[in-house]
Amino acid sequence: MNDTNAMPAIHTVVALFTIRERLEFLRLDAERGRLPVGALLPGEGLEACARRALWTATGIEDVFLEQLYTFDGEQAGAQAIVAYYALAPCERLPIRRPGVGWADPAEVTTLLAEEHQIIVQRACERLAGKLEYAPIAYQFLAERFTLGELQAVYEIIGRQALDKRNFRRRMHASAHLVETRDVRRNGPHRPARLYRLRDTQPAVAG
Amino acid sequence: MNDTNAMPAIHTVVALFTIRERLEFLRLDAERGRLPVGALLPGEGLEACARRALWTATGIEDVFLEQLYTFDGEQAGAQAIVAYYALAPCERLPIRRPGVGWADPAEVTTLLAEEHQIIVQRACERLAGKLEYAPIAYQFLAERFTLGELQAVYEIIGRQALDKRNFRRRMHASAHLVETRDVRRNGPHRPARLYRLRDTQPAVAG
DNA sequence: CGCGTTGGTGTCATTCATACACCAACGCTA
DNA sequence: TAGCGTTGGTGTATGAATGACACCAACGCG
Repeated sequence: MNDTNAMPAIHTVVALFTIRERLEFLRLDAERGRLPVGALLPGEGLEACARRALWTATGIEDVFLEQLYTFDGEQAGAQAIVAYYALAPCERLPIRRPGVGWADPAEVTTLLAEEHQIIVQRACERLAGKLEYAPIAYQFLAERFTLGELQAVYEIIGRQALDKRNFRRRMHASAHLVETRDVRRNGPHRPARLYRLRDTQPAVAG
Repeated sequence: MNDTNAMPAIHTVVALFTIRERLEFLRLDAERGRLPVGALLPGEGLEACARRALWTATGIEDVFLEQLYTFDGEQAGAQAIVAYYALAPCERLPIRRPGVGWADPAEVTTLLAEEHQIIVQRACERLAGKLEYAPIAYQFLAERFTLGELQAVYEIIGRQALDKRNFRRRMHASAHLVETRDVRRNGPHRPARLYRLRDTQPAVAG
């Protein structure tokens, strides 16, 4: 089992997050519950491997993907495990495969194999931290979105309610937003103005 | 050359920084200039490998070490390269080996092999960013230090002069500092009070 | 047409960040 | 031994950012 020659050298793991009412992560039901894992192929890039792992397990592609941390791989039968987290709006996640579903990060200890728990936990921390200074919240939204939707993302990831007026002031000051001319009629209430993310690439993603 | 069996699967690279007047990183002179690199041994942990790489090249041990990023390894003849950055006060760095020296991060493009440049650059960015919210500045200082020394670290890493009084207010408010009863007489001027870092482990280092 | 629901707006108080100048304690040297 | 040069150490006043807070608008539905 620990034969060094037969051991695939490097694995990638992907924790995919989305927001549907609450923050959820993608989980493979097999056995105890696992995240999508891929073994690095010769000549393959690490990020490509992670995307392939996600695609193979779920059919999902073209998500926001960022490296999280690289772990020792001993107990997983690899030499190293490069963990990624991925973000996507739930509309773009057409999961129609058996054994693939969503789970609550708060219940990670009961729903996930032990080696993968730390990945989801650290990803949540990173998410909450990065929310303040990087435009990651938009990754959970469609191309055009309302300020109400955006605020919901902030509240869910940051785990606290926010004041509506202060939030809007912050967002308008942040210069990431572009107001469109359209509104969305959603329910039995006043239509909401639609915004989109300013397309300038926001610095580095490392 | 790209024989998959003979290729060491994983390398670690370490960018060691210290402050002597200016911020400097440790560089091996061989060829174009390189950072210390190690090949992961079977059963060895990643961080252990990085420490071993640093020790082998320089004889330095027991430094602050933190993972930076994991790169594709193709062009370096590996499958992946796990980069670390290390911090230490210069007094603890007894380098007495040929071909090991210090260099200015600003001149990285002329002093370092191309694949390693990005590591030093990203480490500098991370350092400057983390300075604000994590107690990393202390890693450049001895166990006991003066506020003048601490401010110098902040100014060098943050690349801007700071107001003395505002800085001291910030530091005292940060609750990382413990005032000792001792002072240090250094030059032809008033002795400086010595401080040390409060020993509570400050959250996670990921 | 009235109700329920979400969208949208401004002000005031507090906190935080910034700018700024002087005396203290020592070593050195004349 | 007196003066100078050097770094250590302290408080205040002003502007900026943040946090708390309440009401009307526009729509769908019954």
